[in-house]
Amino acid sequence: MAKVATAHETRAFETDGIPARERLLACAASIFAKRGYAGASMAEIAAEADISKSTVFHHFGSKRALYLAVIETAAQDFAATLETVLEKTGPLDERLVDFQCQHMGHILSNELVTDLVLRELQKSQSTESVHLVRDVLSANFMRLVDFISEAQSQKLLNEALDPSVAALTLISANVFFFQHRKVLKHLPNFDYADRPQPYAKAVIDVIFHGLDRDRSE
Amino acid sequence: MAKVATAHETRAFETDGIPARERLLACAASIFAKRGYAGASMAEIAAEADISKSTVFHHFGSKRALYLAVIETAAQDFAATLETVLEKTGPLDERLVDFQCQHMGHILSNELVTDLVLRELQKSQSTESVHLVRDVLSANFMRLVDFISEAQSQKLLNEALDPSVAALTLISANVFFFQHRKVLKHLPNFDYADRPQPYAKAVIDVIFHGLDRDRSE
DNA sequence: CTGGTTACTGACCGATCGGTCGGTCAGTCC
DNA sequence: GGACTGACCGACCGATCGGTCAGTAACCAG
Repeated sequence: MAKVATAHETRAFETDGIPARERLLACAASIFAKRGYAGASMAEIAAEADISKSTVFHHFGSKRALYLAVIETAAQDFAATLETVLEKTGPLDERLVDFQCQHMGHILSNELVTDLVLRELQKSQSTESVHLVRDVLSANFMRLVDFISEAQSQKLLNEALDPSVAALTLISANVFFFQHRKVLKHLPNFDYADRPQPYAKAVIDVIFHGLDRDRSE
Repeated sequence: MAKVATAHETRAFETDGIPARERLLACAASIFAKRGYAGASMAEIAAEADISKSTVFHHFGSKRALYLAVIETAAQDFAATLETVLEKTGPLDERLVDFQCQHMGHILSNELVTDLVLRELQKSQSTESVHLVRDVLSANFMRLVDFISEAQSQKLLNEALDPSVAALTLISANVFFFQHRKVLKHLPNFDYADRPQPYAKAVIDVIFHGLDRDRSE
């Protein structure tokens, strides 16, 4: 039905106003995120983008190349969305809550990209694509560590604790919640499955105040 | 070279003394864990188990059935290895450290099984295989929550904090370390990439004592 | 008008996929 | 010995995989 006389007429429509190449990248990202690299087929990606399989190979020479392009833009998106998270002022505990909540919000509102990035990070082999993602991640990680250790040297945070461990613990909590959010809904005694922001705040409560009984205020 | 005259002679050897079906399950688990469901091929699994592809289909009717069998045994193994982690006595902070270190130890010494279980949990669709794994997980999760909230009611832990959030934060830290242990090695300023047990202990330091400055003892 | 470039296509390729089939061989029970 | 069973195999199947290629329609430069 959308099929028109000539090839170019179809493109003239620029389905949904989006040029084919962009549409292709977006569809590929979605399908790679859903099915993984091996599970995604070029035919399905082409169909989703309403484009012929040959055209996919015209724009990106191979499946691998398409995947790399997808990962690259995903890593950039991921970096961009996280860019703003740490740029805040205010009381320290509020800033920690802010960071955790915003971080949670960002990965949730970019779940496709986050899925791709995490999937890539979990690979054991050190391929080109892993390097792309790793650099983005380590940059963001270092900024969080810097933030914490600076707060420590200003005597605002417990100096006895390793800042990198604290940073990783914060990130772990959010990432774990994100990765298993579907399963968490079926956990008994867990009230936060549908409330990511309160969960992020509760995590800060735990990590900031500590489990030790003396801190119950 | 291991090829012998008749089919049965080959089996009489029971390569490495392990019956074919078990060997098959083990090889399938390894390959599914490495390559994912779509990425694993029946031919490769058969070759790894030193068995013909037809024989794989003789024992398990389909790729999906083989995968389900693998997931089922993996979930059982996972449950079994975690069974002992919480059965300890002693001072509370020691028990927390104990739990975290043993939990870390168990997932690391069963990385194949853990990879499989985590991979399965991350799927968004709720398939039969997800249910298998989910039940195991929620049982173990509930026991950790019970432990924490019991300690709280005995005034041994900060009662103001949600026990399920605390439990998830502990688990998240270990799982995240496990999933990204390869990448963590390349993080600057992170000394724990090759030292999982000290990391687990450091996480307890953070979560037990809290980031708040007043707790620096 | 012409020649080159770019976007795009359907027809096609060899390889590999999951899965089937017919049959061999050894052990078991009667 | 004969009927039956279950483990096992090679050969083969249709479908799908990633990828190629010749060609066409539109655009732009001269």
